[in-house]
Amino acid sequence: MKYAQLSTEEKIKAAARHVFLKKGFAGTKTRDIADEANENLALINYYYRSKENLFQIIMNEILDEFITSLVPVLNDAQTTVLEKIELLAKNHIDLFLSQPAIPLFIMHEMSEGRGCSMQQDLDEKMTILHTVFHDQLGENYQGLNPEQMIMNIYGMIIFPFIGRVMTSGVKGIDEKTFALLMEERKKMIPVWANAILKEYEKSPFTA
Amino acid sequence: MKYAQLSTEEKIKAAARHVFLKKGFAGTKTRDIADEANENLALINYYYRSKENLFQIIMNEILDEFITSLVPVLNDAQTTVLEKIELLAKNHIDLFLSQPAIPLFIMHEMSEGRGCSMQQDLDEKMTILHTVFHDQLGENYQGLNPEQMIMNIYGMIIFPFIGRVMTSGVKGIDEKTFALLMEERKKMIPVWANAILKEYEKSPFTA
DNA sequence: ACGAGATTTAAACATTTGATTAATATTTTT
DNA sequence: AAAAATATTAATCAAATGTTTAAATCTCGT
Repeated sequence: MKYAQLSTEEKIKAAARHVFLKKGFAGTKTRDIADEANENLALINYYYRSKENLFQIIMNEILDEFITSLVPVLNDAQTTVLEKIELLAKNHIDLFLSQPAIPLFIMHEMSEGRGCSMQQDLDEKMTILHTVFHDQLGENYQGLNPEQMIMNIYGMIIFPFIGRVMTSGVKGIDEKTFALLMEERKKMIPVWANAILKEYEKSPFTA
Repeated sequence: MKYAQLSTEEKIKAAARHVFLKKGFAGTKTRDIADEANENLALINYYYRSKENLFQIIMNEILDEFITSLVPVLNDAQTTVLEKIELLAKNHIDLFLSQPAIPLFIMHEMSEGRGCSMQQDLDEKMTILHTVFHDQLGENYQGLNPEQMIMNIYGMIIFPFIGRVMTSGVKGIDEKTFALLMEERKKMIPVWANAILKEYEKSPFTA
């Protein structure tokens, strides 16, 4: 029995999270959720009022998990750029290894205008343009556009999970192999990022 | 009048492409398409039999545009690794600048099991594991896992378009600024990729 | 101008889908 | 144990949605 030892209310939320992550809001039918939870259809509305409301609850939880693994790292004044990159790679890859559908889910739903809470959350908590990380990049690496470097790092971290569909068909990259690749990436992304950053290090010869 | 000088049949396909790219298959209603095309609802079925069929036609076109900007570059035995990276960055960024929704659309629909034709197309045409590009990476850079490097490059190219939703809210990165950033990326991605690759160059001191 | 074929339209149809209801069962409180 | 509150169920509703129909309109060769 799936979702054993959970209350009906929790079971429905867990099932909804599973289906929403897999099919997105528009692709999810309330009956899919009821089936996945193995509970009566009406209980969804009984406990959560509406599909929309249930979705928002789950979306907020997922966004919170994501932001939690992000904002504290980016705004820590005590760590170096390299240490931040190490933490970002570790936090995110661990999160996405346990729930690989998260990145694509967030991007798709946000592009659809859902999950609008994040727009506010992010705006308040970081604004991307005003993190310690952003400032450190701008100060320490001459000629490097911080936005570009942030995109590079996030591209390296997130893309494998977004593009999983393309590699999953390919034989040779099964789930086990993929997990190993991601473990290697946790170690290597800081190295690769550092290789890029070295190009911008203030050289004594340039002065 | 949108889609002027197009035949009704073409107008419907263009409108459908627009709506599908924006909302995905599940989020798109046939009435949305009819409204966007400013044509009668029944004409969709008259010209294209079904929503599903119309979607497949558009999906195949989009996948074809994508694969065309990809496979010939990866399998050209006459170009170097660096030249390939330059071409990939240029081809893809140009394509995505003109149609920014493509990457997220492809990834989302493929993860949903739609666009299955690509699985075959890709398997036949490259398999990712058997491109000239892949082999060149493996041969010329000791200790570098080609899959990792391919993910790095595609992450750097595609992520900005996938993550556009997160930067679009942020003031300071409007459409104009974003386009300029992407133009800079076309030039810089080969430089950054090269910085990474240099770490793996067979050094005369290592022997 | 006529008529055959192609196109377009408004209306309707059959399902799907999110939500509600009213009755029944279970748990908790007194 | 009786009563009250809570939980669950099957049936149903109304709106949304993909598709079809049958009539109306247009196009074009003769």
